[in-house]
Amino acid sequence: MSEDLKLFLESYDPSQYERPSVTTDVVILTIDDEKMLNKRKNSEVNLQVLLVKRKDHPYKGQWALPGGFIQMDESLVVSAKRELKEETNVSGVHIEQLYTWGDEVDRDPRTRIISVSYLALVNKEGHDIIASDDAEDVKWFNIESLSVMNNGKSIELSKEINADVMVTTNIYTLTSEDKEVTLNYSITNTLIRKKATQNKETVQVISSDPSIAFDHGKVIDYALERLRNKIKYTPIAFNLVPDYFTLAHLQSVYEVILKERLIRPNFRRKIAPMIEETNLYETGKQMRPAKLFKQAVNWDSWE
Amino acid sequence: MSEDLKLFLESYDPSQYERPSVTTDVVILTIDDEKMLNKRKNSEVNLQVLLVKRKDHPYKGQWALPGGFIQMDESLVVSAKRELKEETNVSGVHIEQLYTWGDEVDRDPRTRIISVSYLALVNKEGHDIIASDDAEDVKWFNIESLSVMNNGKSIELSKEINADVMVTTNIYTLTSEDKEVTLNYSITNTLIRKKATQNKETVQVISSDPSIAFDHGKVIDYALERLRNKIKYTPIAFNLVPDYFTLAHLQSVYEVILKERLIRPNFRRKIAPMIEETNLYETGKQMRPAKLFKQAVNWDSWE
DNA sequence: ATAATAGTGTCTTTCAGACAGTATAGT
DNA sequence: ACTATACTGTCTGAAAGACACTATTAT
Repeated sequence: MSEDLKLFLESYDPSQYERPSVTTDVVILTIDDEKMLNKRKNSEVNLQVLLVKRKDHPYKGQWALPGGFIQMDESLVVSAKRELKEETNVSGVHIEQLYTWGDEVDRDPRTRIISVSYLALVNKEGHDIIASDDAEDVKWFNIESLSVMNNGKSIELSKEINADVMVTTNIYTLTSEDKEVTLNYSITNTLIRKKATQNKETVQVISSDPSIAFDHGKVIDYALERLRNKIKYTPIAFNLVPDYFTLAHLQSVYEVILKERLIRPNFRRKIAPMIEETNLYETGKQMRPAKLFKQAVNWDSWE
Repeated sequence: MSEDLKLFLESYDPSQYERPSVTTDVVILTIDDEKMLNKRKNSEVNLQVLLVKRKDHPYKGQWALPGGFIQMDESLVVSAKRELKEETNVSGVHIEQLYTWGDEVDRDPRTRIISVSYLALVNKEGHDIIASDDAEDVKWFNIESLSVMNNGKSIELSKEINADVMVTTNIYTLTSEDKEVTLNYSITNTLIRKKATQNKETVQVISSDPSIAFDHGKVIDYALERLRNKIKYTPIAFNLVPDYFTLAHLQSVYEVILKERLIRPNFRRKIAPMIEETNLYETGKQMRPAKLFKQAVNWDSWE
């Protein structure tokens, strides 16, 4: 290191500049397999998100994503994992960076806060959730959503300058497993395309009390969008099921995420290169027993 | 607002916590149409990135992406645009968030810095680059890269626990337009897949002097990867060409980004829904004149 | 036998890849 | 006429969509 640089570093004082705070927030999703007592029917599955009830201001008493301020000596992803573990007791899960929220300067009433969001996926079995001392409660919420689209209007801003506008409103109802809490909100995404440039504006409207804290409705909306995209061309969904699973179960996971029914033979054909047969079978149902599969270890059909 | 909350906000002092600094960095790419004097051949195109030569520590004299510290009252994307304008004089371009770098705590020698990176695409004509007072110089660099892959090895970590490992090394040579500066470095991406979880580790190795500052080689590598993906299913490439363009030119843009030759009839078929015919023609070449096209204004074939 | 779901075979349609052909400027 | 590129038509084969059929369990 040169003398010059050494001198510079010694005289560098970061506290002379005003800095924003940085948090990590985790959208942690799972699939709930409604334990059906009925032996004559397969169980239905629900997509769920884990929220914590805030004990302190701001948004005291509201439900929020697990997350918090990063520490100076920890990496971003470690911070996300730590907050998740501290606030909900969940650890050892798939986690990936989603998006960094910082275009609204006043998204937090305390100070300027930039939030790096993460997507985590877990197999619900084997993860007991426990609220930390900081939180009043922690619950899994069933995600129900309805999309209303106003498809691709082309509007003329002026002569020779046109814009395409696509407005999508996603209406969410999050209901806690025990049915005690219901959160309602809607997210309106406005996509504006002028020539090749696309801009997106997202608005969150809260419509129940208690509801979702901060702009976390937006973050969940974004996470679901990402999951819907990635599930189509990566084996990410295997994080949501046990090590051994039936194809019917895996298919229902795809269906609840994609919000559409799939045709079985086609699904099996598409998923085939990602899975491996075992010689185990599901039992206890009054129907033909389903073979159990596991994820294949190979790179075929990966991105 | 409740009295309670008001009290909380009044007593909240952000300076009691130590905070990292936040910067925005912009990978700005363009296509250079080598002005060929030859009337009997079409010109070749190059993919270029804009770098600034640092006047100050750290990495003084090295080449870096335009970027800098965000201000407390400006949004992230506005910060990225401001830095781009200030340091290079480029403005009014397509810009989108890429990734937030903060897993290495010591990626900047001054203090803990988290960097939100953006991808910008411009049509080179109509953007004159000017170095700011803060920078010693600013130049467009031709991007040449070579990929070496070590394909999908499966390794056994222990009984019943396997991992797939895929190592890709991208060797970069960035040469300034005037051929005066050459930067060499390589980026090694190691993808590790255990069950459904994929982790990525990226290592940057510098191999020339001067070379690229900070971890900006990684950021450029990531940006090119993103561009290669997005160009396949969005009209993002239209940001790189003039309003009116020939299909041969557009095809060569795709080819230089994807690093492969495309078969013309197939390219035209795929691009057809995104473009609109005009009744203009290219002139001055000793060959059949090419029709000029423009981007279509509709949402077909968009994501 | 019946109910319910597991699993397979195959026809059709759509789309991507490859190549061969025709068209047209300037010299 | 020649060169270089623009543009079009069409064959082929792979992949996606749709549906009909057979298989297997507990009661």
